Amino acid sequence: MVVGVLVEISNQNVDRIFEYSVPSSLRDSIKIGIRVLVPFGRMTLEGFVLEIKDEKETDKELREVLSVVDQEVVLNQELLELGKRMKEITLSSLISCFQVMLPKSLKAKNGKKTSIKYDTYYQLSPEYSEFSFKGKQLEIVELLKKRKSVLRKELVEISSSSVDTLLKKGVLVSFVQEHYRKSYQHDSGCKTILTEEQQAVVSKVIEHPNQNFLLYGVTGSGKTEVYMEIIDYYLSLGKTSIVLVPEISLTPQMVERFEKRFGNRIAAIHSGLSDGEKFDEWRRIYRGEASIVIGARSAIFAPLSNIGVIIIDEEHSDSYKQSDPSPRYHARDIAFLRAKTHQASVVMGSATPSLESMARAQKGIYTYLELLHRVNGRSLPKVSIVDMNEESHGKNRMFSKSLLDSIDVRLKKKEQVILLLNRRGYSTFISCKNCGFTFKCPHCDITLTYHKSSNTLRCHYCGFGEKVYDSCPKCHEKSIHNFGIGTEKIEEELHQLFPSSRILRMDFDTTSRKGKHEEMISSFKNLEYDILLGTQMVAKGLDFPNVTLVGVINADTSLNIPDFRSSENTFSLLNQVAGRSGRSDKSGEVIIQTFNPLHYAIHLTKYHDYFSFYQKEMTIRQQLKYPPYYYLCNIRMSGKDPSYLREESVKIKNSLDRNLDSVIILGPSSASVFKLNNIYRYQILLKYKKESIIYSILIKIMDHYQSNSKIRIDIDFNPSQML
DNA sequence: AGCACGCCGACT
DNA sequence: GTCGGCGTGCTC
Repeated sequence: MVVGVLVEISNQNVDRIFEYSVPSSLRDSIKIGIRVLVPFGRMTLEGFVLEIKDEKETDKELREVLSVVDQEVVLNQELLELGKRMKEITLSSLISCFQVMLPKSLKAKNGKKTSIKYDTYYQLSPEYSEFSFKGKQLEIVELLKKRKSVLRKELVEISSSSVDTLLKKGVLVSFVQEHYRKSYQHDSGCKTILTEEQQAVVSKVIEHPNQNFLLYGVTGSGKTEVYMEIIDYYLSLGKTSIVLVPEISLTPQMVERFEKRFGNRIAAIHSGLSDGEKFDEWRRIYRGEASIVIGARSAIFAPLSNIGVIIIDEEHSDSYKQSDPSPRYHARDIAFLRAKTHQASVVMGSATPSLESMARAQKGIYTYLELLHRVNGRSLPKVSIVDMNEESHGKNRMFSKSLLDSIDVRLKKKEQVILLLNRRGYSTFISCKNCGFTFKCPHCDITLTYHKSSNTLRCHYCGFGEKVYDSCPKCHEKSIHNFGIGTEKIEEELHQLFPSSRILRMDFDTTSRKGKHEEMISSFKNLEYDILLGTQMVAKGLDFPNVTLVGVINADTSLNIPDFRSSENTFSLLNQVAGRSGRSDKSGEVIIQTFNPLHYAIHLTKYHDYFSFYQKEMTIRQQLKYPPYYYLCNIRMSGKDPSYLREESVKIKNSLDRNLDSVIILGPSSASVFKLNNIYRYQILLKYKKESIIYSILIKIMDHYQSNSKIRIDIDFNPSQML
């Protein structure tokens, strides 16, 4: 017996199958997808068994498999196939594709293995009737008669010495059972009655199995209820479900809603769990003890069988794209692959669908569904836009009079206020403090990034660069600034302006400790604070019935991120945060402060007008050849020697030029952070219409540099950002 | 990833 | 003459 093993080293050079012979003692436990320990060079490594065969193919002498790591297969046939497909579409190593599917504690890295926890239980032995008991012993025996088996811990609490005596006598027999670190309540069958609109969406989905749906639903339209109803339907068919949620909105409240309805049939995987808890959840799923998996991006790999539906909530969220460590995959793409093998449906929901998805819905690739009304007939909040060019000249640079007045009114009414500080990308660009002017690339319409070392502004899409002016080309004031205000500063100011109000600041600094985020949300919900001031994290999915005013302090910062999606992201963020206002019977209000009141991403927020935004943005994308009209692929070259890197980058570009017609090739340009930990980075951006044509040349380039330690090539298809 | 092999500079 | 620099190559 010979096995083909993929070892757990993420390196292109060993990302292939090595053959080992299997000693007869291990033959019965070897299966495809199981992990084994093998000798590799002078090392001993873990690896996955990918092949089992009778004869070796190599002419070398085989070494023997040392042992089997798990009792059970960790990657089933479906996930093994999926990994191979992922390698093809992301051009990353096969081993990294498998590793990303498994919980951390099942990876060879870090050595530590999270162990399975056991509980000891006791039962009465058949001989117990031969004895007579009194006192504590009787109490224990009576309890066991009633409940058959009882946790050791519970009996010891009655009397540990009596337990010992009973054990010695042979009255008690013990057994162990696996203990899951996390437990769920039994479902209370908690259901709400759907509106007609919601019901129509549910019906459409369940009447058309094995399809992909895009659900456009305004904020507060009850998408979660729709998801749960669909899941319930598939549950009744004996099928399982995956619910993907951005990590930031995977709050305990969200999990609780599912738990209330589905009880311990759910498994929730989120960053709040310890490695041990994640490991336990994974095993519950694997064993079929959980039928509904809720989690962030990587939950798409949940080892469920018989999947009926995959839900992707907040479909537009860039957190579904893994961009940093390879494999650079999009959970949506994986969802389609899994749905295909399971003949399942995919339901993608959003109040601001990504342009890619909406375009596909319009083409009929996805079935389009909509929820245009808030549940219980609430209307969307009234949005007003404040032009900070006019309002910011007074003493207060941060707050307009209208916003301050409104806060005052709400506080007097004992209603709550959310203030959003849009901090995304605030330090990478330069703007005029006087008029809000920002520098853009004449070729790419991308905000230029400030490079401190050379005191230049650069476009990291095409490499365009220019010197920094000290006066503003628009208003000619000498007020060009590195933009940025912190939440602390605003909190200070608010304290002075509203001394009696209770302010809760929520940002990366105050929520970094575990459980803090959750604690803050519930204390705000319990009316312990009047104003919630925070970054992005206050915008997503939260439901505070007493909030009637949402203020956006600086809508512009995300507009200036050097990314072609900056308008889309801004519109989406503003729309999301606006949706936090007026969710109960009190009507809500939203005030957006901006230097760009006429920018479509901002002024269309006023009318909650996704479709006009979509149309306008599509026109721009078409003109500038961005997605969804073109695909993008970013090739990053990195290494220690900048001049060598530059030379090779140009060679790569030339070879691409020679081999690719009808592909737009931009660069090489220096990455926005050119030097990082003494590693220099260049990038080449490809824009193309047909997916298939670029793979073969990219594979050739990667192979060519595979064993070159001076240069490293990373490829990112459909990059979510290129910073 | 590790580790050996191998081919050129300053030293017991 | 030798020790050791890290570029190159290999691991079933």
